[in-house]
Amino acid sequence: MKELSEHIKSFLSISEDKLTIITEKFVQKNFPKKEHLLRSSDRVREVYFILSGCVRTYVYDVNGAEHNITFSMENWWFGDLQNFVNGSPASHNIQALEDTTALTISKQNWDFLLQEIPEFANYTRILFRNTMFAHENRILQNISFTAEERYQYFLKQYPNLSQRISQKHIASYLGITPEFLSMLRRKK
Amino acid sequence: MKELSEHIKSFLSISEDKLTIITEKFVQKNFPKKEHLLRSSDRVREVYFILSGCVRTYVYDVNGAEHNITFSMENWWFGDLQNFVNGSPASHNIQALEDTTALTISKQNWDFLLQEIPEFANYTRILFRNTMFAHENRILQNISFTAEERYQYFLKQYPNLSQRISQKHIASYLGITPEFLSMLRRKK
DNA sequence: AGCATTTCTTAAACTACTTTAATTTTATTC
DNA sequence: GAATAAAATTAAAGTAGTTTAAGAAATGCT
Repeated sequence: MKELSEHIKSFLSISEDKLTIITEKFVQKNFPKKEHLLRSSDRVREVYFILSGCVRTYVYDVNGAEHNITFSMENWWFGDLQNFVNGSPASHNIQALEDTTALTISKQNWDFLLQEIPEFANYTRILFRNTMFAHENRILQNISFTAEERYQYFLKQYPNLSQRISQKHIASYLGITPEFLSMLRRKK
Repeated sequence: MKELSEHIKSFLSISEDKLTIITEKFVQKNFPKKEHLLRSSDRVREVYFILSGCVRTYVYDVNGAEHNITFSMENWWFGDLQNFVNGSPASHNIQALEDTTALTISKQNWDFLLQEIPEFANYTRILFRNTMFAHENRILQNISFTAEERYQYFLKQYPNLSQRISQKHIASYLGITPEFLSMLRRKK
């Protein structure tokens, strides 16, 4: 649980007592590689703070093809946060790309912490803000960057991840074909 | 103010008294065509509910080129909502594309309504959720649609707007050159 | 109303990216 | 550890989108 405490403290100051109350509400779970943690239209029962491993979040386009929206790795939050909070059905799919260990929290405990610990409410607001910021940044990149520039940015944003996951998943994230990504990599 | 009341009521049920308290906190303002309502790094003093006209929200890329992120028209909210709420400096630029009339609300009054009127807090949560949903949808479109498909979707999402604003702004929103948009339109 | 400026269109040449398909390399499974 | 499946590479041909440039149309300005 230390990782989660550290993550919270990196954004705001909070007493150790309150951190204990928060971390007690989380349960550690393991997901083997390839397992689906969530499929779209499922009820969103929990969200995750990842301790080890990595996952991809993807959606289907109108033709039924998968597109990766985000990857998540150590010390990142992931999950269909919006639909979790709203109690609406999932719009995302989430799949482990490695054997993954994560802390999970139920809606009930989440709501309890929101009410009881103002710092937790603040923290979640920061999480949402960061997500929103990342989304806007990505929209800008998609309309203003070439595939190569997006790939370079990916390498920065997700250090080492390119060695851990398959290139077809990176290509899907970038919105290009695996063949073209392969070509971009050769050029360097 | 009727438009704003109707907009709120379209998402949740609320008493007329509370609606009156809410709408009293808004001030109507006019912005002539071409005027900037916000520039990045400005302090975000207000957000807007638009009664007539339209505006564009744009950002600069690393090369200093402008890219339109959203358009807003009658009965839409706009403004740099995230940075307004957080008190952080603007990351967006906003410019009127037509003579525009909008209701504006200050941070002070916004915070007052959030505290006093639970329905308003709920309403703003819905606004954020919709924005987030729209962003994710746009990311998916950018990585999975062709320019022509994005243009068709734009026409649906912003009915009649294509007759009101210049094509170069639409091209910028779609992430293509005005010349290519012109070609797409001819084809039909 | 008339001149200047901006926007739109067209077309030709170019570049970024896709498709298809065959081959090699890497991972998975029994 | 061999067999099978999945992923990555390469290359050729095709398509989507850009660039440049020049003329036409629309808009803004006094």
